[in-house]
Amino acid sequence: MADTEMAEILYELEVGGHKLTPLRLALIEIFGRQQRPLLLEELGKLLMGTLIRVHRATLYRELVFLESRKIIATVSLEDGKRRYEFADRDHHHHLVCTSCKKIEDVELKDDEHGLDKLVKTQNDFLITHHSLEFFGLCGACK
Amino acid sequence: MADTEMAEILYELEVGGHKLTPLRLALIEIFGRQQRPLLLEELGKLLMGTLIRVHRATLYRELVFLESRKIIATVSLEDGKRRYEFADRDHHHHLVCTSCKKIEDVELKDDEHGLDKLVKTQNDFLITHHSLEFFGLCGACK
DNA sequence: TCTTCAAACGCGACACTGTCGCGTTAGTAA
DNA sequence: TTACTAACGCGACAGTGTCGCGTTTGAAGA
Ligand SMILES: [Zn+2]
Ligand SMILES: [Zn+2]
Ligand SMILES: [Zn+2]
Ligand SMILES: [Zn+2]
Repeated sequence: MADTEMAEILYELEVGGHKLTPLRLALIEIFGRQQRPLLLEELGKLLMGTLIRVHRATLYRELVFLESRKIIATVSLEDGKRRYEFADRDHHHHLVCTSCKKIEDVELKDDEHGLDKLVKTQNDFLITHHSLEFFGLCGACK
Repeated sequence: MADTEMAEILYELEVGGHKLTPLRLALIEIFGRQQRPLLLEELGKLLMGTLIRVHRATLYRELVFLESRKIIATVSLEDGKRRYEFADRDHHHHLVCTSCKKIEDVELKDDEHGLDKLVKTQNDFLITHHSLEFFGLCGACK
């Protein structure tokens, strides 16, 4: 994450009258560095490295807050477990290895933007966004 | 669901040495009729209409069993709640109304099959399947 | 620096979810 | 009718996510 992005996020938080607490700063830092969806459990471990210890309820509340501010977004994969990732990014999708469970980010070519239109013509439905995840075997597991 | 499909499913179960219990028959019937992903909660309500009452653990075990037999499949949407739908169907996707939460099935044109190939050329990853869900407003909520 | 205020926090309680072991029931075939 | 075992009910359990409430603390102003 570029410093300008970080500064922008912090500025918007201050304008909104929100505090820059250690937990909040650490989470933004973590999400900015880890460019992949993280489980709550993984977040906990990454927080350990920062010496920050928070109650379960506090972490949940912070994630709800960060999502409401569009700083992070939730990702749903096949296992039904909720994951979170940095939202200040280009539109992208995920490759999930069904063997080692590794998750990679992937950006498709411009062709994909035909997706939403492909549906609108068939149904009386106004598409706002979509979720597209690929499953298979990664290079190491293939 | 056509009668031949039902007969086929029941035959394979018998061959596998599995019993045709009231719960099992009712669930197959329900999934065959409701062509959309169902929450566990919704399944419970639909079962009420059949006068069948089962313990929580039994229902979970039956869903695991039906999924292992490829009779049903799980669907992951944005809210992270697990849903189940009939698996003996053509490849399709979903339209989820973010307002009234209604879920419709949708089959895209042949164009979509370029999706998996679009990724394989960029990454050292062998795609086996994908999950594609659209979100927006349905006709009634638009 | 000191005061003030609300955002954020810790804590405990709670309902819900999903799983497991074990003794019992019931579908199926002999 | 008998026998076998898949399926079941039940209770217990750990894990998950939420809530209320009293306390702490970041940030701004005196
Ligand atoms: Zn896309
Ligand atoms: Zn792998
Ligand atoms: Zn598809
Ligand atoms: Zn709607």
